[in-house]
Amino acid sequence: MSEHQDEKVIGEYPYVPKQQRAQAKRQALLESGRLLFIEQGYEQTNAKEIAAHAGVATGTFYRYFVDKRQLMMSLMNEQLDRLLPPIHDWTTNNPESYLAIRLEEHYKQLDQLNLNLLLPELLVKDSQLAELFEEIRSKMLRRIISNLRSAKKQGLVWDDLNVETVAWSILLLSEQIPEAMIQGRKKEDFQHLAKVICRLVFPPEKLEQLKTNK
Amino acid sequence: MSEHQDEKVIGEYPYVPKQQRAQAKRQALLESGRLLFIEQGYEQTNAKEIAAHAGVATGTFYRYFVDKRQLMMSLMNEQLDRLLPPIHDWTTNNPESYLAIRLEEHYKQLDQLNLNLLLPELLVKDSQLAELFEEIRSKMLRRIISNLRSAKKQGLVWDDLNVETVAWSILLLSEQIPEAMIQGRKKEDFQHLAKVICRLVFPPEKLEQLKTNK
Amino acid sequence: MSEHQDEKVIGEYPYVPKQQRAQAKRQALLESGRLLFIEQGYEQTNAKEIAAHAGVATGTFYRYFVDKRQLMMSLMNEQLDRLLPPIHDWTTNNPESYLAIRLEEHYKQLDQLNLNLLLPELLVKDSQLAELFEEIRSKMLRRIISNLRSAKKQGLVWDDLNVETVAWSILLLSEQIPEAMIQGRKKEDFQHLAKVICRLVFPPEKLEQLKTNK
Amino acid sequence: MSEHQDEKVIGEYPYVPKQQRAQAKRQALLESGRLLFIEQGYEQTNAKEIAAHAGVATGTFYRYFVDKRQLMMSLMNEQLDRLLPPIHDWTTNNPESYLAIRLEEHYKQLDQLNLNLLLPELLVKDSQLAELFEEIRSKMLRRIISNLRSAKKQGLVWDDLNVETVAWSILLLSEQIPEAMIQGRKKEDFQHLAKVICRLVFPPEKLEQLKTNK
DNA sequence: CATGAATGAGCCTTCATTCAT
DNA sequence: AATGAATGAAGGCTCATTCAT
Repeated sequence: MSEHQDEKVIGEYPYVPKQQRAQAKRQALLESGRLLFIEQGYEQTNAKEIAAHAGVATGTFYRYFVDKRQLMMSLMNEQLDRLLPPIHDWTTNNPESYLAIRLEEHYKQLDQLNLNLLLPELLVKDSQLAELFEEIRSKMLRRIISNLRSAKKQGLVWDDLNVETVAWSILLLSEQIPEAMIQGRKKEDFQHLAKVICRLVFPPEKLEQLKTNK
Repeated sequence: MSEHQDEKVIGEYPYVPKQQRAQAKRQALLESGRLLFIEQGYEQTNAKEIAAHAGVATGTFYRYFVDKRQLMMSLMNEQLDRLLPPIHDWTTNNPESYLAIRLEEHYKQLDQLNLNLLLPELLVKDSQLAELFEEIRSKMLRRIISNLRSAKKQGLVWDDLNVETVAWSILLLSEQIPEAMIQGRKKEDFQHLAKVICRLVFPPEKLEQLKTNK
Repeated sequence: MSEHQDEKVIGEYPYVPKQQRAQAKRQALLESGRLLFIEQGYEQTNAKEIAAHAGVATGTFYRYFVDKRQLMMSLMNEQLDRLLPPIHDWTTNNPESYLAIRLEEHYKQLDQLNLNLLLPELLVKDSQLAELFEEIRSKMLRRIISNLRSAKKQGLVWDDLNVETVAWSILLLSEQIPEAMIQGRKKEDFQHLAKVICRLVFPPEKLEQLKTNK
Repeated sequence: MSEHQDEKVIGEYPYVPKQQRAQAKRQALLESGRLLFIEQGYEQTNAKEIAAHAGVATGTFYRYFVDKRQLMMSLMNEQLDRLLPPIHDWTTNNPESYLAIRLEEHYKQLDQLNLNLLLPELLVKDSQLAELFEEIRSKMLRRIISNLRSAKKQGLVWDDLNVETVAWSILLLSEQIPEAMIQGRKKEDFQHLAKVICRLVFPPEKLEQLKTNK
């Protein structure tokens, strides 16, 4: 996500460095911020610490970021839409394996940055972030809903499927990669989860049909 | 939950008042704390504010609570196990209606106190609370798992049911009463959710069987 | 020392009880104050503690004393002149044994109340007390000086005796009963000290003469 | 006395500045602390006041000192052994003039810093400081005692000299430079005091002998 | 009179941010 | 640009004193 996005959320940077050195410094600050936020929590981390961890002076922090919040926002902006599962157009072909792959990818992204651990704290604190996140979530939900609706029209799903509830369930199950998995991290786990989600949507025979079509 | 529970988490109160007047004051502080924590977040609320909101002086706060954290812990202690859904012994009789009723009850409890909104922030900050919560959650999960296992032995569930994954899904779906419902609050919503959970577990014909048995 | 004295230093009491019960309560507060002041220091002791130690409520403290300071002053007033050694008219008869007896008496008084341990802290804090104490000390010093002068006239003392310096030394040595003694508390210690003081004043032959006169 | 000494008493400094500017600031804080402690007493002085007096912000105080106590300890550490009189090896040569010189020096040191005025209050409050001070005092006393003993062996002192009592008296007389002198400050005063101390130890003829030997 | 809960001023301390070098 | 010392507002907490019961 570009600087343009940043501006949408957080306004102008005090200084967006062009030179390689400075860019590296900015990145170091972002990374230090991410690590310390995750380790200690957002509120428990202060600018001085972040600067020290990044190997720069306190003042330098403020050359690159307006304040701690902006650094956090920059982190989030880059990743906010990655925090939600990338589920769309999955009701065709082999939904189970498709989902399993997407969920695993998603998990790997989460695992890389771990920003999802920060989100709960931040959403309470920062209504702007909360709104933005909610917006993205809504979009995602609407996408799942429209997906389910078209599958319903095609008669692929359970007769009595309540689209909204199931869509919600899917979003929930897939965005919070069950912590159980965080320990195991086995491929099968994602397949199990994919199967669970598919069961919510497709009767066994329809699912079988979709699988063999492929 | 009794004072005894409190001790488990936070040790002795500086003063647990015996007189009615004082008890009322303590309750007012708890309630003010709850409201402000939910409204502004835990970290954004300070003892002075809570005291002012409860209509007492700052020093009075410290007569009843060691600090902000203890007030929060007192709130949580009373409610911690209510934050999790009360799901057990539901695989007999009519699971759908049973679940729907339990979920609605659970939702009403959550809605009353809204402490669940605080939990994410606090779990990051307070490892003691996090442990306690995780313990309760584990117990709940194990209960769901054993429930599923016995249903499986009786041949009531899907043949290919992965107990752990489904148990996790059930816990997740029922503990986070979908925010969507928080707006609507219709009875049907809980029935829809109950149906979704039942679908994860029972094949249609078995479910029908369980319903008519009753 | 009477209440009249108290007024000189600290003004009216909020309430001087006539009844026996109340008098006992006042005494209990004084005694608790004394004990706690000595044990923890004046500044480290608060009114609530004193009241609790005396077995009365916090508010009751303020019925009998304007504040902590007044309680302390009452203690001191009763004892201030006892904190200084009672040395006068000792240059006749057998000065050594006379002094030894007086010093021992003085030590016993100090040991009873131990208010002397408080004095250093209080003299820094309370200029009124400091003045009062200094006044008493001056009086005592002048008494010793005049005593020495008359002894000098009678040719009893060292030829080159500097009255002021010796008077000061005597006051110092006798008011601060050497801490060494506080441990041992032997009778001889006081005799040793008496001998030391006498040596400052009398040449051996004159001292011998005074002794045998008796 | 070095930083090493400080550590003995109070552990590491939060920050011992290297730059000259910062060192000057630290000195200003120490000096302000000293002045205000002496003027108002230790307990009556707070960090904000010290900072304001030194012309810095409150927060700056905490950059250089952990708290008020540490500042005080730094002051004391530098001076603790100067608070006691430097009396040793004085029983040879001309004890009177030697002592007079040493006492005058000692007085000048005391007068410069006036930390001795703080000591009584602090010894009550700070048991660590009290121990340290007592240790130094013991050492001093033992030194005086051994000095007296060797003089006794040489037959220089009064026949009936009680070493302990006299040593105590000497320490007392010399550490508390009589306040009387604080007013006058005449050279003779120190000579008078020296004479008094010598009289405690030496018979006139032996003293004369020691004087003429030189 | 006694009680002890309540008060709130004031101290200690932290830390986000500024700014002189 | 970078530095890191300095700032001072703000929160945490205590305790001398008051006052309703």
